[in-house]
Amino acid sequence: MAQSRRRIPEASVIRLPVYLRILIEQFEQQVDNISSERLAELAGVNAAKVRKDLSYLGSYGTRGVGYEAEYLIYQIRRELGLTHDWPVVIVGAGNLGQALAGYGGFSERGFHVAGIVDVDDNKIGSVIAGIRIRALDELAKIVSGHEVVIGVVATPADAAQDAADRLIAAGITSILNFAPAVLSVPASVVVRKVDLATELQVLSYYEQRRLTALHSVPTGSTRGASA
Amino acid sequence: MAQSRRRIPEASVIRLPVYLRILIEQFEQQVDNISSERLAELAGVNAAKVRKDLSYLGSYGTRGVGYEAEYLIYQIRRELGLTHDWPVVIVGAGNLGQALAGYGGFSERGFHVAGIVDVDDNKIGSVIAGIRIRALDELAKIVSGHEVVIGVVATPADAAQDAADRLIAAGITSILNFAPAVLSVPASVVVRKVDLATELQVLSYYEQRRLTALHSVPTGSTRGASA
DNA sequence: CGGCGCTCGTGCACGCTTTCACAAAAGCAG
DNA sequence: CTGCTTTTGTGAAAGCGTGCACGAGCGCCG
Repeated sequence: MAQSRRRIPEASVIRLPVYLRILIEQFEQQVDNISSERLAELAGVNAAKVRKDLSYLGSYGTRGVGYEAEYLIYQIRRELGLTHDWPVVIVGAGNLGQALAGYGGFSERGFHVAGIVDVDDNKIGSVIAGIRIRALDELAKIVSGHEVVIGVVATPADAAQDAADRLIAAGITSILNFAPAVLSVPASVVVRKVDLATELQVLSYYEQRRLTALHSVPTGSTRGASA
Repeated sequence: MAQSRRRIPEASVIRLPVYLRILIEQFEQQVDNISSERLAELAGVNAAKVRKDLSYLGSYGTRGVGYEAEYLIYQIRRELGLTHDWPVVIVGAGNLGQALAGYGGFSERGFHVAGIVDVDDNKIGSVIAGIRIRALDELAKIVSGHEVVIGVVATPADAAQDAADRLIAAGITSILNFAPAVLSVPASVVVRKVDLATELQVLSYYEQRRLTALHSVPTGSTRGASA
């Protein structure tokens, strides 16, 4: 029997949201039961990996049958802490911050924007997707008022560390960083970084390699169909 | 001596842009020479890792001294294929697509938006950050006209596969996918996925764990200062 | 010009991740 | 109830990535 309260390897944690989304989609299409094989196909991964990932949650499949979508959805939600909505606060109401504030994908998947702040007086007061941009000073008030624990840094690189410091001072314990800067934070704070330009630079590397392909590489063995 | 034209492990490729950014920053601050130790500190990683990563490029450091910033910048740029600008085309001019089109970070780091397309007639014709939103049908024209090889999918999930198909049909060989959907593409096409909600869900998992911390975990050994 | 101190480059061991392969279990048919 | 099919759950092996530890090379100082 699998462990039900163990620490799940990070690699698996990252895939759980993918499975979750697929399961929800399938369930909405009246698919009640799904095999690891099928789920793997939809997620673009190996079936054994799916089974191992799911086994960290517990033993929720039925041999010879597969996984009951609805039940599995519940279990993944529970494990990911998605049984309730999480408020998030966004620092930086530039291009990206505003897009994030208005991004429908958040609310659909368990998050809502409790507030967005910026330093720019010209922006403060404007309303984005129904949310008023507030002053940076109001950060602490927003965080404590809504019991926010997740902060999003969407500032330019040179303001990112300051934004992070303020978030942490306000009580935030998880940060999603979109600024192209390495944040230095206490060990108790979890940071995840998303760097848009870095992603393009990685693609650039593979394109570059493709050009310099006077080498071994058969054709495109670099990566297959992917996540 | 290190290999100079080998395949670089993906994990290293992902860190190179980070080093690059830091090196540029340092060089602009008149730092001509930098040790792996210092670079590691700024990048939030282990010094041995930095040296190993850089060794894939070749043997460009000087023992007892460190790395010459300017030269290393050039070498990383060369390896990543950033010696010239790459045009990219964006599919989807919603919230996110528009933010990406206007995002300064791209142009600063070797990319420019050759075009942005959408299906919505109401959006077509509008100008975002100096770029006119064009019809989806014009995709092929944009791609061939500017010799674009990198495409960005910024559509809703249900339109993502179609967007990818069209990009590939137009000749795109690398895709950056922001839609919460798994794209199925030929093996020769490289896809990278950025899923904003997934990132938050991962943070949610660690927050959830924190609450359920009646367990082993001392305090916050989950992750230290991070990327 | 020899010795010393510093930092790179990398072999090696360890730990995490992926994948394979198969026994165990469930359903179904007769 | 027995045997057959299907699919899970998981040991074990293989593959990667990380970090330590140290030899090798470089510069500097006397």
